Amino acid sequence: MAVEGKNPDVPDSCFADRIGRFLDLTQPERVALAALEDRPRTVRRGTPLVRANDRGTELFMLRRGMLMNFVLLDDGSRQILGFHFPGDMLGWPTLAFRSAPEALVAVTEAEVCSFDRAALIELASERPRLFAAITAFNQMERQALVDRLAGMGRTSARGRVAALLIEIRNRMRRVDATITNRFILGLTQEEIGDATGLTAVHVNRMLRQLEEDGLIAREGGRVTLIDEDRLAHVANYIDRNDAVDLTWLARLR
Amino acid sequence: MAVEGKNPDVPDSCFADRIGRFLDLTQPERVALAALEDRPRTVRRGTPLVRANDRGTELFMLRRGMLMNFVLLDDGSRQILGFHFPGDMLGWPTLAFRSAPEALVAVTEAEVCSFDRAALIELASERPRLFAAITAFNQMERQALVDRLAGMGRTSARGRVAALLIEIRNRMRRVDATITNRFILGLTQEEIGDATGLTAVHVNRMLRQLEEDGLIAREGGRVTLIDEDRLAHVANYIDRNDAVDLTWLARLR
DNA sequence: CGTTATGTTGAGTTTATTCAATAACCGTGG
DNA sequence: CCACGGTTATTGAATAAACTCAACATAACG
Repeated sequence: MAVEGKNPDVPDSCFADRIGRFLDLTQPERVALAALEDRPRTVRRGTPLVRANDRGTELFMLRRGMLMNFVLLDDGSRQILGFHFPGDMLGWPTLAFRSAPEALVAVTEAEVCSFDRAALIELASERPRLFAAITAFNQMERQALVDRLAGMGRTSARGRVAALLIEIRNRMRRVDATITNRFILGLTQEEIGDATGLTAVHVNRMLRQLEEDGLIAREGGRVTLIDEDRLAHVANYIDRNDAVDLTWLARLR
Repeated sequence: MAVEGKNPDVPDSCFADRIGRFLDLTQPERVALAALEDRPRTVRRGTPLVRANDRGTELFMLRRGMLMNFVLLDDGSRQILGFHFPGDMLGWPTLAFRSAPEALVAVTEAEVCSFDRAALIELASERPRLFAAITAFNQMERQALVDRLAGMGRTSARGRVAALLIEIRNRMRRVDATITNRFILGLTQEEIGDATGLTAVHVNRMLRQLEEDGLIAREGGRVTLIDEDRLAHVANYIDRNDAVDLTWLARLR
């Protein structure tokens, strides 16, 4: 559902907007989703929503800003698992684990809504088609992890940094269609390193190299993707969004 | 449910056995699961169940043997995402993607049952609690991916190989409780490399080094974990199974 | 019994890291 | 507004990790 087509009688939901691009939602489904997005809360950069080993049973709906999740290893090093944007539903591990295996932190100022896992399970009973769609959405997030894993194992440092830039730009553009090839990354080089499995120093060299090769430009915190084709090529980047198909769910009630 | 406690009136299901360790299933739930495990099929080592870009809409229940899933990159390199054992439900990407983003292949002779995604969605409507449990199970598989990603990004080659050995032993032991610290790995060094993001040559050196350090022993295709504590330490290994908690689902109908 | 896949080993190279020093940036308080 | 302290970015030199290439050994298999 395009924003301009929204029905003012139906409560607002970032997640519904997102899912609505792939599947027409019924009004009751939209209402059910909106119920997960009441009591929004604004958090500052750096605010932890979930700490590793937390006992909470909450999930989160991100409405504005950027979050990241990561795990910390015994030696103190951090692996960032991904960055998250409006319309993402987070905190899924709480369905299976007693305590949080991952941390969840705001990378920029952000607006989030939280709800208990019990509410999600209730939704599974009452709106099975919607829950099936959510499950499908989970597969997309899983696939992002898979692609990151493949990049980590089988791609050069330069390629991994390039892939991160493209991925973040694409995610940002899905929220704000006015973004073209220039955007504010909003990450330190150390964060890029923790996401790509590199040291901050090497990230710096790779960014510089991408710049020297004319693939990107940087001014301040702003990044410009100059040669997207070549960038996507060195990154081994695949946009899985094009391959998404939820139409088969439409036939269900 | 321990194997010896099975009710002969209830149809057999590997997945039910697995989930039953965390949550008591009702008889109708077991019946519903068993329906996903009819028409079993035996496949030989190397048999592809899903090829990348396949249009199929099937999921699979693994009943015997070992499978692996992987992605292929443009340059021909392969990233193995994980190895799978009896009781695993596979092929989830078909819920979201038009064509398969990953391949699924038998690593050993294996017995699998396939069912259409439509059957899964039907189960979501009729057995919402069961579907919630399946969703929780999905989080476990996701966490395995996450831990592999973290290992790839932040652990030494030696640690990644060690982690793979421990993980596979643990998975095998969950199926066959008689396995202690000695098991048949059943993987070539190239496969280990594709799973850990290393070359086969380097895998060989790392195995040798683990052996020289007295952490493992090898004879033929058989691996013995000699010093599990130290091995787990170099691997940065965390057994997430201990942290699983599905008891909160028990309160539901 | 030959053929092919897999495993082993060495030498040299590439890639990424560590350590260290300096520069630019940012927010805060004066 | 500016000074200041801490974070972030940049760069060089030395080191360590992993890869490539190549040769050979061993095991698996029809």
